[in-house]
Amino acid sequence: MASPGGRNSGSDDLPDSPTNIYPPFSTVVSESQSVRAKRMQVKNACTKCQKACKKCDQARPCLRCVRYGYGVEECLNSQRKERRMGGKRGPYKKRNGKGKHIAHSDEGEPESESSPPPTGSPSTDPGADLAPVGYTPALCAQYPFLPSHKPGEPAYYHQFYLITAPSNAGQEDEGTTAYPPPTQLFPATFFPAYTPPYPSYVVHTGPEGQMTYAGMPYAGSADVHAEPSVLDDDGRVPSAARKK
DNA sequence: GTAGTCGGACTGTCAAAATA
DNA sequence: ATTTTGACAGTCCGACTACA
Repeated sequence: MASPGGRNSGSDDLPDSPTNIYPPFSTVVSESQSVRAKRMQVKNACTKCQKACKKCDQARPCLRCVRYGYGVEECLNSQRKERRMGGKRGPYKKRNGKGKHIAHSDEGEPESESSPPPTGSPSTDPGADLAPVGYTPALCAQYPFLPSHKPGEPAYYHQFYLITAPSNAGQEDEGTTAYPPPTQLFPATFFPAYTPPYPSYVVHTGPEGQMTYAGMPYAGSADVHAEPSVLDDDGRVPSAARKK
């Protein structure tokens, strides 16, 4: 069955490919377990992604827009409606007698599980298998400096992580499932909670001197750090660095 | 092979309701 | 005052179609 939140189905957005840096995070975390990871959503998708009902990200231009060659001026935040107020809601379910509310019917999760979301603990983190690799200038602009950042020094981010697939990766899971290649790059936006504990890394140009972003070569600096020479006034990637 | 469309499952937000 | 609930607004998965 097509498990919701499962892997990309090819044709559309950022499909499986050697350059796919946008795989469903849930695939990695959950398919080996039988618990599906929660889907992460951006607060505000850009108008393009919203219209296409496709995954967006915080960056402007977002990954998808970058891929399609849209600029900052086209990758705009969508307008959010004002929430209705004052509506009556009817009586709520009573709690079970004592002060404690009825446990969230979440498959009888142990209580210790109740604080995983933000600021995750390194013990269960996917980051155990992660080696920070680098980031792309397009995305770094949205992140604040790391706490350890000192003024005057270049700011290093780790926007992408090298992740090792589970040991059964590459093998079939039920006969038809082909796992992604054993090693993939994951945008750090998938692991916001795990950013702090890890050291900042910077990726240098490879032998080819080329770094790719969303399947496209990045014309910016491959020695990625937040320097004005890489980003424009708005902290964005200069249009010259973007593919047209 | 790539891009566009779309139904609907899923998620995050937050005010009303309930409780301490 | 604080906590909990649940409706709402929104995102985006996954299937499909169209086109080059």
